[in-house]
Amino acid sequence: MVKVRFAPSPTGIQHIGGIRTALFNFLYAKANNGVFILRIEDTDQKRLVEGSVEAIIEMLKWLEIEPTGEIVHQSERLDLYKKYTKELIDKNIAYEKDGAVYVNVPDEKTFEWIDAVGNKKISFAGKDTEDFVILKSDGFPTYHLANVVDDHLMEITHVFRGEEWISSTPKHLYLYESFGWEPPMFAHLPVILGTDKTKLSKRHGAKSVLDYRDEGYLKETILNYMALLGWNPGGDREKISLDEMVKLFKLEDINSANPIFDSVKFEWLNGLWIRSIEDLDKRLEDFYAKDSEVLDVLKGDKAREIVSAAASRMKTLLDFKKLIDKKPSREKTEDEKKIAAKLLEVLNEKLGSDWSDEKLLLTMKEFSKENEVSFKLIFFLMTGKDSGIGILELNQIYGKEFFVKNLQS
RNA sequence: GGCGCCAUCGUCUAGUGGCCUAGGACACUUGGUUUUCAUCCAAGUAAUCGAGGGUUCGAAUCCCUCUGGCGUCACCA
Repeated sequence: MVKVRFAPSPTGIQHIGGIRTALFNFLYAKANNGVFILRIEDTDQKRLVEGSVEAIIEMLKWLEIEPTGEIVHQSERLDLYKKYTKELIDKNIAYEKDGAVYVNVPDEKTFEWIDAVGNKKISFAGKDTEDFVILKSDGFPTYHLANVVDDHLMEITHVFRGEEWISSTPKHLYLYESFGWEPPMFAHLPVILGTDKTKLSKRHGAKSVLDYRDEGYLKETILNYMALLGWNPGGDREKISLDEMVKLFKLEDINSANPIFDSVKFEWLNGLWIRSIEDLDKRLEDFYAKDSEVLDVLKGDKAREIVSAAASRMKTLLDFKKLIDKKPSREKTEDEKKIAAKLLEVLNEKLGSDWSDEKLLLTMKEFSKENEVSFKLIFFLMTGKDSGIGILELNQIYGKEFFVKNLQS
């Protein structure tokens, strides 16, 4: 049975690239009726950052790629690592020095494995792998030991991790061999690069999943974009749901080149999802849960009309607030004020109390033609904005009063 | 620098020896729909497939060399 694990270290907030590893683990597990486990690699006491475990769990929960079973904390398994360290010392594979325990890798050995990404053989000579620490002087294991011991004990079948681990895989292979254990299948995922082609980091403005969520990105967008960055389900599709990913996910379709994160396409994709999800109103309510001003609008009797008028104009949920803002974006010039007054006069004269869409549109068109005033200007005079929700839509939502107020101000 | 991985439009990618005078998407440009903006629709610009050698009747696809990019060389993961 397939059993995989996502094994982050709680040393701060992970940026969006980190979560891709979790996604691929999840996809592979689900696609193969397997199990997906979360293991916290908290073996570096100095670098622990409070709250990062909670943040990881919250991210996975929000994205709906949740692990099953108990969460394993390596810091609670110290006895285990000590026991296996002793075993290696007894076998003369490990030795103590300066209070730490090292493993010596024989020069004559060769380590090779078939990596699932690219289905290629990777091999390293033993002489290129230095002696390495497995147990630190503070009694905590290093990644190398803890990782191998836990993966074996937890019966992990496939290890999905970042490509930066390739060069330490020989160490892990040697550990498996020394213990007499069968190594799992390795799948080293290409690292995501920033626009300057170096490993994506905060320096590039790469944010955490939670940051993107707070900026109005949908979980569908994040999952969709991260999955397609380096994986291709076949065909020309750009939009794919988590369920479909699970159905189509195949190891051999993962690319081995390093992709660059393109925030412009990412934003486009978010707009695409916003336009197509069924429960946009619900998403907005959740997103603006603490913003009573926006919430009032969303609970109002015109909510449906507003949301549907705003949908095609949003790239992020944050844009919604701007779209429904009634305040003019700038002052009118004196000339504009004159035209506004005239327009209001004409509207009152022609429409009276009947501001139906048809009559309003017809009158605006006539006014535009007769006075050589562009619709762009008319839109500004009537709404106070240079762009935004259409006049006829606003007529349905706010009605006459809104326009009159703008024309008079 | 040693070791390893990678290499198709600016970016994400399709492509596994002939269907490729290289397809799709984002971005960009132009036109259409339209009450502004956006959406939507149509068209266009953009890769001599990193370079050079092979193999083959035929190569983006296979092999070699080079170049470039990235990763890694911690009592961090």
